[in-house]
Amino acid sequence: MATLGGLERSVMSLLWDSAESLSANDVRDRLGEDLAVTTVLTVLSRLERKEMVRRERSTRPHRYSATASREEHTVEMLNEVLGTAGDREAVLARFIGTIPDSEAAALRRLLQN
Amino acid sequence: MATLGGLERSVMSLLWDSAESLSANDVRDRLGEDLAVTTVLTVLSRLERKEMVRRERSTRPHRYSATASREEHTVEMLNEVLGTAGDREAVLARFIGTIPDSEAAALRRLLQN
DNA sequence: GGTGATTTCTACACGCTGTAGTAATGGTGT
DNA sequence: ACACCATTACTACAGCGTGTAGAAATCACC
Repeated sequence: MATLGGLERSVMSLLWDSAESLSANDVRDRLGEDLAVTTVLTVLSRLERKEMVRRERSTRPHRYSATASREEHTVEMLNEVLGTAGDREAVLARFIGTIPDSEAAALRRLLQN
Repeated sequence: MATLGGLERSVMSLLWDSAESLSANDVRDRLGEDLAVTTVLTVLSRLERKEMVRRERSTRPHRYSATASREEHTVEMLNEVLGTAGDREAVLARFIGTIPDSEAAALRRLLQN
């Protein structure tokens, strides 16, 4: 469901990498590009609508943070893709053939619960 | 990279499910909706540009087929998502926690090469 | 209560997708 | 060779999502 544009992705990246929540100005400052704050605010609002970002409205300025960690979000995406799969096991079988050995080994360990 | 619209996805689904290649008219007939052939042709051309569809130009009518199976395509998507991941192993670790036991078991078997 | 920072609202361009009409092209029968 | 019909290519446009930002409203503080 959540297909992000380039700027949206950049903003999410910042939020994911930042320990604390950020204000719109923080975000603008950390983006390399030279954007108007209103632009950043628009993007943050859209991300909030997509439920990728949570906003503290009680403070002034508002502070924004990601609703899920980058890893959680990535897993959601993986499951979304798998959901379109048809034969899930066939897909997983092929998939493990495409990942590096080190990761396959890690998976093996993890599944050896 | 390949984000498909609704109609595009429907067409891909047909091509994936069909053993042989299909003409534009075949596709139109198999889609439930009542579309103009030119619409279907436009969509097929766009899918060709996205390299999701191969076209036999030597025959009349042209015949279309998917360049990759649905499973191959799904695996590509999975890898694309994983590519944005940051810590891939962390993602995989979480991921296997989210899939049904039966699939985890299948994975375990597959990794026990 | 005025002022500066912050947020909201409104706007617009651009690219992608769904949709199809019109123009061009190609094979086939006579 | 020509005409006709099926097929394909080209062109068009509306609607939506995204990037971008100005103008208007709001808020906190002196």
